[in-house]
Parts: sequence; structure tokens; C-alpha cells
Amino acid sequence: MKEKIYIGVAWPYANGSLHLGHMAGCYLPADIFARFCRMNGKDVLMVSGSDEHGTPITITAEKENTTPQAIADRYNKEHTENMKQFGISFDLFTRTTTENHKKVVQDLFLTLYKNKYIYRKSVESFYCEKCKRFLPDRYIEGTCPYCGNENARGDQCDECGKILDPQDLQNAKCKICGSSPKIRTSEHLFLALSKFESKLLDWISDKGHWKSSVMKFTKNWLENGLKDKAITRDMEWGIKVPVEGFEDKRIYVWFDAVTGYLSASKEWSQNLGNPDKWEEWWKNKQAKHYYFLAKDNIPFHSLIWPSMLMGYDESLELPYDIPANEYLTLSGEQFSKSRGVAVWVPDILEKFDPDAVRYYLSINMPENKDTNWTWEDFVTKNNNELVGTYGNFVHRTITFTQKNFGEIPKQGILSNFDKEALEKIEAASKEVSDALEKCNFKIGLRSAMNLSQFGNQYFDQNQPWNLIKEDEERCAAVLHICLKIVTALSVLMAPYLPFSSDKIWNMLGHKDSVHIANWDDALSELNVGCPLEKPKPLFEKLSLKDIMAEADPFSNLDLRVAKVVEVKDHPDADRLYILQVDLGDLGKRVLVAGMKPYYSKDELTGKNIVIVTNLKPATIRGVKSDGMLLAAGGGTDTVVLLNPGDAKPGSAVFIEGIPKEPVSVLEFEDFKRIKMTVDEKQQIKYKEKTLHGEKGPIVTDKTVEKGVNVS
RNA sequence: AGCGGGGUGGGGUAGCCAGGAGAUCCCGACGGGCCCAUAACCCGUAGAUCAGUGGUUCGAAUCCACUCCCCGCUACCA
Repeated sequence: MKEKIYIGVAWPYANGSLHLGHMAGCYLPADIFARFCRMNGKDVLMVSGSDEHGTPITITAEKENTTPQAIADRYNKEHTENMKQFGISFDLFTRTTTENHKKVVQDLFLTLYKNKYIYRKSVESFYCEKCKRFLPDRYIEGTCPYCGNENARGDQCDECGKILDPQDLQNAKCKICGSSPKIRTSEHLFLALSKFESKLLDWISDKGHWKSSVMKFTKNWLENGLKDKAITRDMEWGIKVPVEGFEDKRIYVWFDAVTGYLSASKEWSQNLGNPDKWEEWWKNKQAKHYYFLAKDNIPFHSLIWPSMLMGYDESLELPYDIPANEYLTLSGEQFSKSRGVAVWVPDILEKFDPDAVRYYLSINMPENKDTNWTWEDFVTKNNNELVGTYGNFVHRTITFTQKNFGEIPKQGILSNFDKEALEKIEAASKEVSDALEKCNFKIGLRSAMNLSQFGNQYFDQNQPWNLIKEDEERCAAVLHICLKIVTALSVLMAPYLPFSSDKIWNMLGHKDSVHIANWDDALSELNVGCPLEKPKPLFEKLSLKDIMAEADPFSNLDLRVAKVVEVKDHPDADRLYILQVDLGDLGKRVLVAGMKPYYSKDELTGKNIVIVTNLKPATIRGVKSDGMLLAAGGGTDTVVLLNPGDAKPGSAVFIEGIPKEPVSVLEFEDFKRIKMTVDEKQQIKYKEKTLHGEKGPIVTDKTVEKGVNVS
């Protein structure tokens, strides 16, 4: 029987689009690994799906005046499509709102309950009477009892870093509606994680092949002792708790989501008309289970999910490896929807070849530490490595052969150099394969790239363009070797660059897809005599300028909240103030602003305002202004500041859906072209989208007429 | 605060767990070659006391201790 490989990939939460962090974090590595395994004759089952329950989705639904299911439907559809476009080769990408999933989750839950791994316990938690729901810790805000920060969350205070219980907060408020929640007692069901400690310790004892970060994290949790965790919630959106007396409660989303690994396997079997087929992976000691996810998700997969499986059915396979990645950052910042830092997958798929993106994400994968996505580096690596080294070698070889021979020429007498080339192919195939077996994706890709660099060297030194005039037979022989390198590359690159590999494979006269080819076909003989067609270049060069120009000009802006520290009169101007503002971690700055007719010094001091931080500094009447504040009002009659609420100084101001990629210096001309206006709710609109800060929409400081400009 | 990861030529990175000659690769800079190829490719040169300090050792980027600096996680962000 073929070796069974199960690949579970973290379930994306269906409350927003996918961004490149998701791709680099788990979907791309999982896909590369899956494709590689399939080419090596393994029987792969790779599943995932949308995680569709939980509070955030219900809140989005309320905001948009629709149902949670509608939100889940929207993003499930988008995610499914994006995965396909990006070439992520799931055997099944499903969702947590299917009947099958519900059944599997409830069965697992009930079995754990019967096996005494789930028990009842009363807890006190906050209930918001206005929103009519119990509030998750993150949705409660109040004053931190330790440092006095007024914006501490129920789970933790961001200022002092202390971990809190919501009950610790003073003046607790509902983050959604702002009213004061009341404490209510409610009975919940808890998963007895503590009962699994010794079994888990035993289980991880032979996991020496795990990444050190995964192992350390896991061990650390175990050493501190596992805390039992509540796995029910008082809400409506979710899977019903199949225990008497708990009919009104729902199963906590993470319990629900990880169970997807099992339910999706079953669904896949049913779709196949062979409902027990999943057991070949799950009830098979020879099967290896891999889970791909990013670092935030480690304990769920290394501790909680294994515990659930152990408590449910001893015969089920546990994870073999959890090659968790670190994070991809965007110009040094973590991807975050709420802070407006992201490159969205739907956007990127519209603009770029998925293989180009896959290349950059693979060669720059956050395998061992966070890595940075920059547009500049993306363009450089695309142009120099993907296009220059790899694409060019393939293209020059096939073009030259086609032009001069029209078909794949036969092998000649092997020179020493030829032999070296054949050895290189073999070595590269082994190197890539060794690396991929260990989930070392960057090393594998680098090895494949080295082979294409060797191809270029071989081509250069043999000078077929001269040979064709002098020694046609030798020329044919050289090209034959080059084409063998091309063949090998299309196989070795197939896990990474599935679309272009397939094209090359077909150019070389193969009727089928490279994805049903075998890894050993990297070394296969060529179809000598097979006619060649004039090739088109595989990849395109990119221009950083075009990319930047295509982006919305708003992306170039760096808007931030600033707190006015000090206001002075400008010595040589009637209308100007000199403000010193605090940008938190970004330090302090001096701005010159014409606010004297509209605001007194006292009014301004201590106020939170919105400023442009990356505007080219200007000297105004002899004083350098390092930035500009945003205000609403066109003429001289009224000018009012923008009010970001009590957002942190230095925090970002952004528009959802427009990626924030500020240029280092923004020309004033470019800034002037960005038209923002005030709407009837006193919110700020740009292209009908609303300007946000970390505390929600930005509004004007005082009421002004609808439609006035912001500048 | 606790925990985890990281700091390697101008930028980015490999090597570190299993210590050994001039420290890897990509980009960039400089010089040269080639002209088949998407102004792509190839060759060569310069550039790093491997964050710092101390230790173990015949020998340390690698092991140990301490210090500094970045980043992340802390149980619903991949």
C-alpha cells in the first residue's frame, strides 16, 4: 500500500479576506509539501476549510446588518476561490457550517463528556444587557487596576502587559456598545486538559524531528501545567452543545475548528462514495500526519487537538510533525486587518502571476524567523532570480533549439562537462528532495535555482550560438543536455511553481501534467525528435514604479494619531502656531499649523489630532514643519481638527481595504491629489470609504457642513 | 512581567542543535566578457574582527554565563 500522508492546514477565519501572511504562514508550505509527496508516490489527503463560528463574525454581521451565515458565505466563497487561484491543491476545502461537521463535533464532544474529560463548572462572566449577550474577554474594556490605563482589555492590558481577568477591570465597559456590563453566573463545560499531561509528555518524547521553536513552546506549556479550558459559550452562533441542560449554549470555536481536521476527512470520503476511506489515514499506524500553521497556533495543534483525539478514540493517529512557520511582516509590521497593515490575496491575484508570488514567498519564507515582504525586494527577486536566472535559462534554451532544430535533438558523445551536467541534475534532484522531506522549503528552492544557474553557465561556456555554425552535431548534443536540465527543473520546481512547471513540461512534448509525473522523471530521457513550438516567456519582469503607481495614492500616506504636547506662537506670523506633538514610539515632532484663528492654545494642548507624518518637511516662515495636521474646512470661515478619540499617540489612521504602504517622503503635490471630505455623520470619506483609527471611525472635532474638504 | 525567536559585508539571508582551513547564497557597487536569450546571461574584484563582554577548548559564528538591542506569543489574528 502507498504511504499515507495526511496534511491538515489551519482553518482561516471567515471574517475577512486572506492576506499574504496566511499564504506564507501555512497554505503555501502545505501545498509545496503536498505536491512533493504526491510526486513521490505518497497517498496525500490535504484538507482545510473556513472557520465560520464565533463572536467576531456575529459582530461583523451586526455592523453590516446581515446574518453571520451571510458573512461566512461571502468569505468562504472568496477563500475557496483564492486558494484555487493560488494553486493550493486541497483535496477538500470545506467549512464548519456543514451538517457533517456539526455531527462530528457533537459526537467528539459527547464522547469526551462520557469519557469524563469534560465536566461542569459555574463561572462568573460579564453580560451586556444592551447587546443581550455574554461578552468575550476581548470585548470588555476598562481601567487597568495595575497601571491605570483606561483602555485595558478584559484579557490583558496593552500598556503594562499584565494578564487580567475581566473582573479585575474598573469601570468595565462593553466594547461594542459602551454600556456597563453586569456580572452573571453561568454554568459551563470545561475540557480537562490537565488529565492529558502525562500522556502528552509521553507522546512528545519521540518528536525530536520537530522544529525547536515548536518543541520549546509545547514543553513550556506542559511544564507550567495545562489549565482546563471552558469549551462552551453563551451565544447563538455556533454548534449546539449536545448535553442536557446546555441547549442554549454553543461549543467554543476553537474546539469546533480543530475538529474540522477529522470532519473534513470524513466529508472527503463521503464525497468519494467510500465513507470509510478516511480510516486509511486516521486509523493507520503507518500514516504520517502533518499540520501546517503559524506560530500563534502551535499549542492548539501540539497539545489541545492531540488531547481531544486521545480522549475521543485511542485508535486515531496523532500529529507526526507540526512545521509551524513564523510570521511574514509587511515592512517590519505584523499583518493586521484592524491596523490596516496587509497585502490582500484577492488584490495580488488580480495583478500578479501566482507563480511569481509563490516564488517570492517561498524564497523568503518565514521558516525560522519572521521575514519581511517588501515590494522592492519582490520586484528585485522576481526580475533577477525568477525571470533572469530561471525563466531566462528555460527560454533561451527552448527558443534556440526551436529556431535551429525545430525539435528535441538527440544526445551526442558525452564530454566531461556534459557528464558533470548530468551529475548536477542528479545532485540537485536529491538536494531538493532531501530538503522538502524535512520541510526545508527555502533550501530546496535555492538548490533548484542553483541548477538553473548552472544551466546558464553550461550554456554560456559551450556557446551553442557559435557551435551551430561550426559543429552542428555538437551543438545538438549541448542543447540536448540543456533540455535535460530544463526537464529536471520543471519537475523540481513543480511543488513551488506549479503553473509554470506544467507549461514547461508540456513544451517538452509531454501530453499529461507534470503533477502526475514522478519525482524521478527529473532524470528521465527526452522525447528525441519531438517537435518544439516557439515558446513564450514564462514570467514577466515587474516594475516597481508601475506597482506603486497602480496602488491607490492613499496608500502612500502615513497618517497617524498625534498628541499635542505644547503650543507656541510663531514669532513671525499672525495665524501660525508651532506645535510639538507626541507620536508615541515614533518620538516627538514639530509642526507649523495655521490654527490660531480657530483654536486657542489651551484648547489645542493635550488634544489628539491626526497628522501626515511622511510629508516632505517644509519651512514655513523660517520654521521647519515636520508633518502636517489634518483639518476640515475649505475657506477661512471654519476650520476644525479631526478627532481620533482616545487612540494611542503614534497609532495608525487608515482606510479599510486600502493597503498602507507609505513612501518615505511624500511630495506635497501627491498629497494634494488625495481628496477627503466630511459626510453627514461628520466622518471622513475618501472614495466613499471611511477613515479609521484604532478606536473606530475618525470624526471632526466640531460639527461642520457636509461635503467640506479635509486637508 | 513571563516565555519564545532573532541580531552574520551597504540590504536581505545560510551556517549554529552534532565546534575545525580563506564564513554561504541572492541583491547592490566596481571592472571585464558574451551577444542565443525578456538590456536577460557568464567571469572577476572590493566589502563582515559573525550585537557586546567574559569563559570552556589546541581551535568558537557555532558550546556556557552575563549584558544590550529588535520582533513575536501569552490560550479567537497564519
